[in-house]
Amino acid sequence: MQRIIMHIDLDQFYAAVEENRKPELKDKPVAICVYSGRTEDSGAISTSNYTARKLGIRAGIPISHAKNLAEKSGQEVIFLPVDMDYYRDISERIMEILENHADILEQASIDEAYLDVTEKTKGSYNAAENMASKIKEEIREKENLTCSIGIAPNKLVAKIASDYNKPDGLTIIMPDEVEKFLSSLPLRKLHGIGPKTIEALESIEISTVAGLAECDVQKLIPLFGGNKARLLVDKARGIDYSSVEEKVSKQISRILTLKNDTNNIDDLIPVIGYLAGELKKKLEKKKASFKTISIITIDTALDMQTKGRTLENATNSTSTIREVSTMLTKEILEGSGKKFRRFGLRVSSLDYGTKKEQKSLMEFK
DNA sequence: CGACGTGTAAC
DNA sequence: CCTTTTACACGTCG
Repeated sequence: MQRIIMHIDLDQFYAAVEENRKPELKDKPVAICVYSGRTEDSGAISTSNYTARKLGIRAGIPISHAKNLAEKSGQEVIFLPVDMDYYRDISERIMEILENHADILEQASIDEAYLDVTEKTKGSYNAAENMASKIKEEIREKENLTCSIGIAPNKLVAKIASDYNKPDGLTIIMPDEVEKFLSSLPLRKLHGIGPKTIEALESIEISTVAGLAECDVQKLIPLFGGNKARLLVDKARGIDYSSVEEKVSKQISRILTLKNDTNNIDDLIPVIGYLAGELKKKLEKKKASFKTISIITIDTALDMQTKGRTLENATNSTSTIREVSTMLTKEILEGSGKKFRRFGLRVSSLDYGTKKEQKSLMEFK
């Protein structure tokens, strides 16, 4: 059965939201920053609007670097701190809109979603196009935001299509157009192919999507292993059988940059206390408990290390998070003695079967 | 196989 | 000199 999949991406989401909140920002370069709090301007740019991108101020670069670029341009650039709670509220309202149009909705991130619309469009690309226009209209009316939409026979191609024309774009790739559409793209545009994979492919003279599509899987197995090798060639051919599914989170983590580098457990105890509280809040919101708890450390050389422990039974107790992570932290400190720059906690092996629900399930039986 | 740690990637 | 959060694949160990 041929599916019709839609991928929707909100345009420069955080920056657009801030422009709505402060209309005087319109037409000015705006950069949304994650300040780490170590020094005045330490941290990175999370999102910027198109005006700022023209100056080279884009996601991922250090805030200090962005300020230099702003200085050089002679323009007034607006730097704002992220306000995740606010963005999340707006995201939730938009996802509700999408939910009403889709057979199945898969939220891929705060500003992205996949919709399986096969049933609602009765398999018609024309109907899907109309639906996309309706969705754009509704998001513009209710939230004053634009989005870019891709429509294609699978998630892989839909995602590339939504990126093809932005902002406020709509790109439809019919099944018989997939091959041609992909062949013109650089490898980097394929979801899941990052710098390391590109480097490995270039080592065997593959540098285009077309080249990868023609490649014999056997040739890739020594580099990537059978599983990933097959996946890579499928990707280049526009083949993707993965289904759109409502995602439930499998882990919850929180990590932060320390005010000062440290290898002293006494400095970390209050940090553990804070992070444990943060995780507890998220667990409550999702009504989940956990069986595994890990600490995540990033040392001064920016090398990451994780260490975890799985409990006998699922729990949601903050004190357990604190106690176990304190033990794990001591263990890592004894092992290396390296100073940490960043520190985080993660809970996984999540269990959504709360006592209440179990009881009602019993009664149902 | 479950548990654990690392690497890669996307946002 | 550099954010945060999540996911998944893979190797390894017992």
